[in-house]
Amino acid sequence: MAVNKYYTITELTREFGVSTRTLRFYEDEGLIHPERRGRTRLFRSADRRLLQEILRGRRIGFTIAEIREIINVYKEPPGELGQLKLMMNRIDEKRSELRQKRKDIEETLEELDNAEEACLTRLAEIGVST
Amino acid sequence: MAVNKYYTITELTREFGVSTRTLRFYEDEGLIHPERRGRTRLFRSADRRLLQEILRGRRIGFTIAEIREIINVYKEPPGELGQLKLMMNRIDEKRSELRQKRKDIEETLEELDNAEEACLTRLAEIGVST
DNA sequence: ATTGACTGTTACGTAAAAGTCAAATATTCT
DNA sequence: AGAATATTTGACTTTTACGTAACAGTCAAT
Repeated sequence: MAVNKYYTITELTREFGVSTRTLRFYEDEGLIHPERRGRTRLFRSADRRLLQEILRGRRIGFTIAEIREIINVYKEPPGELGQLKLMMNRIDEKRSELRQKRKDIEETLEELDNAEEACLTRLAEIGVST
Repeated sequence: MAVNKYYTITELTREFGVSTRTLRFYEDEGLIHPERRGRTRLFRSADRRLLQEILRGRRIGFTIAEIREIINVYKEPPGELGQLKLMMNRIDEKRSELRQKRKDIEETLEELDNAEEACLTRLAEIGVST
């Protein structure tokens, strides 16, 4: 079965457009934990999916620390009540933050539309005189 | 008329929760151009609005260079045809980038919802035994 | 005239997230 | 086995976006 397929580090760097340094850095930071054959890293598809999430967080603009936090949130929620409430608070914070960002993005998209229209108008003006 | 109201630098820092260092830095970087009375900076409401846009760009995760570029796009579109096409291309690029980011955000929001549900479930489990 | 709040400039410092380079191993291909 | 290729670790460097310190000028109020 192809279930046990490994990805080498360079396969992943090529697929996602990141450097090997980046992947090693993420491992140092405790974001990913690829297996080893000797010293060589072997990535499973679970690692691959995790990397996808990390890079999504990166694109959004989260710091490593924030990404780590979100990853932990995905894992099992803690059994202790206080921890659980803390976690739910953090989830709430992240959610507000993301909603604000989404709003910012939508406003900026509108402004880009306006800017494009202005360009088209100007283009028409020039086009006429060409 | 209150039309000519000035904002001092600290008024703006308080309103937007940024430091004076940040505003001076943005001026150094050519993002804003407050007037001067002697050496003292005087901000008009146009500067204030511009600052709002800058901070929105910052929240989205744009670099200073990108923010500067977007600001320039908002200004008058250039008269020269080549420039105009370049600008429209950049607008298109930014738009794709922002749409990707919005998608990333929406996916992450969904995952946060899942994580919260898991927390609630766990909370119920604990609550029962409390 | 002095105090205190605000402002200015200049210059150095810093944290995050990799990039870059070197030297040593490991793996793959023939 | 031996050459060619890929990978690892470690150290040093870079870039961005300010923070921070040091020191001086401005202005209103006491």
